[in-house]
Amino acid sequence: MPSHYKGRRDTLRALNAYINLARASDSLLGRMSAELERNGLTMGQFGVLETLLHLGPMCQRMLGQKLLRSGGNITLVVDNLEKHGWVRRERQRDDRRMIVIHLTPQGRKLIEGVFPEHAQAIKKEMSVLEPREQESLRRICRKLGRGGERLREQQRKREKEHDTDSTK
Amino acid sequence: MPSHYKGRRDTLRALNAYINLARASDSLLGRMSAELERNGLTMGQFGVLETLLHLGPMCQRMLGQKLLRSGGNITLVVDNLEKHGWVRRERQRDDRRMIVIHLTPQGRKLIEGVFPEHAQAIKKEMSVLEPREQESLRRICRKLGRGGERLREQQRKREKEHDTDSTK
DNA sequence: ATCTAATTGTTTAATGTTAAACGAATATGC
DNA sequence: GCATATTCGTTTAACATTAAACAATTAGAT
Repeated sequence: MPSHYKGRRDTLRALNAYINLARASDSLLGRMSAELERNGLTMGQFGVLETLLHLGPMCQRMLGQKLLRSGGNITLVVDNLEKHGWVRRERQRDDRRMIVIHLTPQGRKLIEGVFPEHAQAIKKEMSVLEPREQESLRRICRKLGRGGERLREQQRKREKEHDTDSTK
Repeated sequence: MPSHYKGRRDTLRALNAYINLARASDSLLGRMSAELERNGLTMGQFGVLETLLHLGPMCQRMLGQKLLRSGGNITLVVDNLEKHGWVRRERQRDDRRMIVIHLTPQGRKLIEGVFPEHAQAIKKEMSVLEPREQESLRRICRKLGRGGERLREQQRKREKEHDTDSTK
């Protein structure tokens, strides 16, 4: 069946790319997570602290969007960071729904110390790849992520249209 | 400081590759997970069923190695699959420590139906990449994964040596 | 043979994650 | 202005995942 052949070839290529992507990121993130926990930080906590350090104070909603995490998750992570005294919540005056999260001096000191170590660990892991391969990986993954967003937006649009249709 | 410059450049390249890899796989796996749940399967359950389908009956230990999951996790996933009647446990006669997991006819039927759908969903996600890019992604991720295994083995060796030293 | 190691699977406690339901605050339509 | 809808953060219930402690079984050393 030569007509099935190309489809099968395409599917196999996609499957192989997918499975290797999934396994590589799974094992890599696992190791990076263990590295951070040696410094007393979870992956989620590190993500929030690093975002606040590099992008400045920010409300929880925005943190969730940046980190691709749910609102409930951000609430919990910020709770734990607050317990450690690494961040503080500050309600906004003009829109009291929003809470802006700020790094405390201790939090800033912590993340400023941990981030370079973490970056070096990542550099070491990536050193099995040639510079050119690292750049390819970045470009391809960026494209793949954007592709997903595009698909998601289309889906949202479809859902909204569907909603409108069904409610009229 | 020209002596710092190259190191910084290397670090930035590694960091960019890492962050894009992490985000791409995070969002991609999230969407694939949602797709499977529409068929009543979790990612872990799908992984076990798919492995059994393509590699045949297998003990739990081996499943954990193939899927990069802990023993406790495999126990739970197999429990749930067993409750649904999709797999059965069979104790081995010659070595009663091992339990071989078999697909039941219903389980086989299920995974034989779900797998092609899932493969098509993956193909669609990957279609934002050119065939050549998919092959690059596969090759680079494979290399990155192997690199991790190599690092891990070295670490294990170091730990064993350390153990020997500390116990003598 | 017997004592010790290692291996396999299970259980438990802790944590991270999400979706859904909810209250509070704000924006919008009329 | 008032009613309704939307947005933001929180809480809750459910589940996945892991590490660590454990029991059962087998392998190895002597």
